[in-house]
Amino acid sequence: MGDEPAVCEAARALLGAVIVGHDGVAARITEVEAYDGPNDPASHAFTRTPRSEIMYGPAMRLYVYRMHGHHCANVITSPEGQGSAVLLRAGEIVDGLDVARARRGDVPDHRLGRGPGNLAKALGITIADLGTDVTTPPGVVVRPPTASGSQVIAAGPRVGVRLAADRPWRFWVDGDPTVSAYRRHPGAS
DNA sequence: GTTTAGATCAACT
DNA sequence: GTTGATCTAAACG
Repeated sequence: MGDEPAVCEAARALLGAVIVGHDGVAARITEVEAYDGPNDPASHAFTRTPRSEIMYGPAMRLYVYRMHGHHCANVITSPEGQGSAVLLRAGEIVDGLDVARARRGDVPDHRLGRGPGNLAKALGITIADLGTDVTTPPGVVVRPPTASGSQVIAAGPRVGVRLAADRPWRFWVDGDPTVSAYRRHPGAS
């Protein structure tokens, strides 16, 4: 190794962490994707806009964006000025199951937090959480992995991106039922 | 289990 | 006007 951006390490470090959302809902993170700011054509931070400006701020804050009518949650992982972030793609709901189900509807457990939009919805994360510091309450909090190390981490191409679709910067807990199936962007070459 | 198509909203050029 | 880090349902194997 050696030519892998630091954001990939940060992404792997987030696997197995527990994110605490609103109203007692918590999820163990099982799938993430790394976005390396200005060095990554697929990143929103590749072109600096008012929207992505938050990613150039301090680390361990939330970057929430809305697209296609859904919310997606990211954690800034790089120091100020770098613009790197990790997208939370999927998680296993470990607390507040009833609340999560009320928000997502009557679906199987493994589907409650499968996919970025679904995970954010289950946790109750919205634009209002943009910029939240996840290391301190109140609001959304991310708790580092407890005593893991036994989980097998797999890597592969990212889902749904058109540019740089071949970069293996998607990481997930191997064998976990909450991880979504790979899906290529319709227009990716 | 997989693949395909369509919906749908905000932000960017 | 076009794009996009999506989702769901329907069709298929």
